[in-house]
Amino acid sequence: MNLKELARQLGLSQTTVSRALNGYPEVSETTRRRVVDAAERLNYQPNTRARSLATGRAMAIGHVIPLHAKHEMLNPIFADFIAGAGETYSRHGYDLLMSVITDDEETRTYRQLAARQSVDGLIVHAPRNGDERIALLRQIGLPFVVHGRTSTEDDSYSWLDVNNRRAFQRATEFLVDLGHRRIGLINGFETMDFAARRRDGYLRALRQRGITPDPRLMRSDEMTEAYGYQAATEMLAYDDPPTAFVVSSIIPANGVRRAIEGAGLSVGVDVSIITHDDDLSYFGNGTGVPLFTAVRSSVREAGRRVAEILLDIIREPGQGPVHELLEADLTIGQSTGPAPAEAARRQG
Amino acid sequence: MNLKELARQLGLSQTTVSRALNGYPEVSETTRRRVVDAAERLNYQPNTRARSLATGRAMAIGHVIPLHAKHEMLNPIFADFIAGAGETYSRHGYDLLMSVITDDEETRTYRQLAARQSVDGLIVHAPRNGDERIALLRQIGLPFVVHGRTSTEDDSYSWLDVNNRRAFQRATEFLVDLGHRRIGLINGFETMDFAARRRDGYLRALRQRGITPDPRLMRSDEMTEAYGYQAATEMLAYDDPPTAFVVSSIIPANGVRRAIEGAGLSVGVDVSIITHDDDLSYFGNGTGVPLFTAVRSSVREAGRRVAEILLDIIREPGQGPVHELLEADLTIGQSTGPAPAEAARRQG
DNA sequence: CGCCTCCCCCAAAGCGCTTTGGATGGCGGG
DNA sequence: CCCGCCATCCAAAGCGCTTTGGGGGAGGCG
Repeated sequence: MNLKELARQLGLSQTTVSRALNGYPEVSETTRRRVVDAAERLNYQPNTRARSLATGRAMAIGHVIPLHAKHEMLNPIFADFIAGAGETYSRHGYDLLMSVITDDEETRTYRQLAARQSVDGLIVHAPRNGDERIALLRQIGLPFVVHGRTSTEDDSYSWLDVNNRRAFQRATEFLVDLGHRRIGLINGFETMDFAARRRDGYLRALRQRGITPDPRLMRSDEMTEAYGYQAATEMLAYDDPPTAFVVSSIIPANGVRRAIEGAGLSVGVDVSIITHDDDLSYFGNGTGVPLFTAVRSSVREAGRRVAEILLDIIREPGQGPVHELLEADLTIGQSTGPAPAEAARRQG
Repeated sequence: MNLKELARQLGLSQTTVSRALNGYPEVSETTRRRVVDAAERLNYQPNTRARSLATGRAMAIGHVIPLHAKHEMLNPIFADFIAGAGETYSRHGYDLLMSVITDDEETRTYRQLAARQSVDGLIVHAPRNGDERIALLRQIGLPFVVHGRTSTEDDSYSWLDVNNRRAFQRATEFLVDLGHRRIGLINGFETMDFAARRRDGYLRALRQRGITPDPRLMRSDEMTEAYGYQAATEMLAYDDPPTAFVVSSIIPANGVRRAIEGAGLSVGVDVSIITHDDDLSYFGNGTGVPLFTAVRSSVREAGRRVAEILLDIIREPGQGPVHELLEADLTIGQSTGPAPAEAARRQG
């Protein structure tokens, strides 16, 4: 069923039918009803390709996912983010076009999406320090919004980010307030902007409280369970082991817990854990009192907002870049307690 | 830059340029070179919309993700599956179109994708028992491949599945062979086809070994860590607790481990765990000797194969439905050992 | 009654590509 | 020398939609 056929059956011109369906005022209400009913009945839907060829709008948003850089695609936060964004697109009649590629094709892919006019805008995932994609996209001229930021203080593009520095500063301060002095940092890859900011927050909190950071207590790697286990196990074997950990995600936090228990220690008593929690639906931090004390922020909600910002920019170009900084909540769970020495002193 | 402009600059007709770029034989090799070079130099890429309007092929594959049914979207296996499929699409010049919707819009969305001719084919995720999507899609007439199967013995559609029944039968037998008699099943939602098959495998193994299944040892729910913990904790409190668990995914398996350790028991010594492992990149089952004994199968590889099958069907319609059944590997990890009584007997 | 507005509706162009159905010209064979 | 045949190239139609630029008829006004 296409426009021509529908128009023929209704005894109207294509123009009128098209206008009736698209809500133009030049068509009487009775005619519109008749057209809409017939379209419904015959399951007529305008051919996307033809329509966007005619309008010049693709009605689609691109997400480019480089594969070799594992730290993105396979990262479970991806699913939640896409869920939030996709939901928003659907509601606004946009499609979500995903390009899964090997990372050496990244530049070519962005160029291609633009030249082929496959999308009206792009979301940039997981920016790295001084990410070269920003410059590329600006040159290409396609609207885009970054989920996160690049470290350079270039605010000429739109982004939405969690206040990672403040979140980790607060998390670290929380542990210091509990009397912890030796605090391990189990961070993500610090070539990623978010991880670098988190480290800054951690360092800033320590310095402000007069604690000299110890490089042996800081790790940076892919955020897997195994990594959390490995890193924590090694640190706990030190002569001067940490009494607490700040962890970058709930997945390695599980590994840290396993390491602590494996060393015969008790989480929240002998050793504390505070984690960043991306609030992933599948790793629910328990019901009731959460397992982990955490600074949390919903990735799904971030996906929604990023999508909304992008659609706004597409609808209303020419407005300045948009910036949104989300603050993470601190929720107290069972994984933190006073530092052992402190606890002993209080009791003694 | 479009075809017309490119042709003008080359002093050729659009026809010739188009043919040169698409590899038709009616154009001389020297002309083709000239055209290809110019296209390269001017970054010409054919407009997707126009091309697919002209050819009638959308060059895109649809993935419909209903949101309310949480057991899908937010399931981390989703990311890996999409990675595998997306990779394959890119290699074949196809786009991946994702529709994230609320589950009451599912039927409408499928109809819409077909009527709007947005995609050339569809992937069906996470089929439920007697899934009504099969009938709908057959009626719509768009090529599709199911990742999994529906329980009904209707093989008139194409699918790729893991042999869930055999995998769980083997897993259960493995535990029985170690002397376990009371074996808990921590399953996913049994309205999902895969979970029902897994239960069948578990039951079949028990019956073949003369063990009467105990309904109190069988749970079915959303596969979260918290669920694994909760279910295992309850079962371990029985007067006649299980000495082993068969678990449906590595995420609840972590919860089961936590429950066992929380009860002061030792995994692999007092209580064994064998889990299905979807081999998700982010939950690496440890390096070296894996943490969990597992029946595993790569989700990413499944994504790749499903995509290839679909593209084959699109390229060569009319061939019969394709079926592929993958066998899961059994890898022995640290989480299984002889049943305590058995162990005692052997020692004594 | 005639004319001028609106109100509705329509024909046709155009979006950028592929593809059908020639047209042209050079070259070998008769 | 002419004809026919490839090898190349081209004009134009068509994919299904939106949108421009009217056009006819009914009703209001003088």
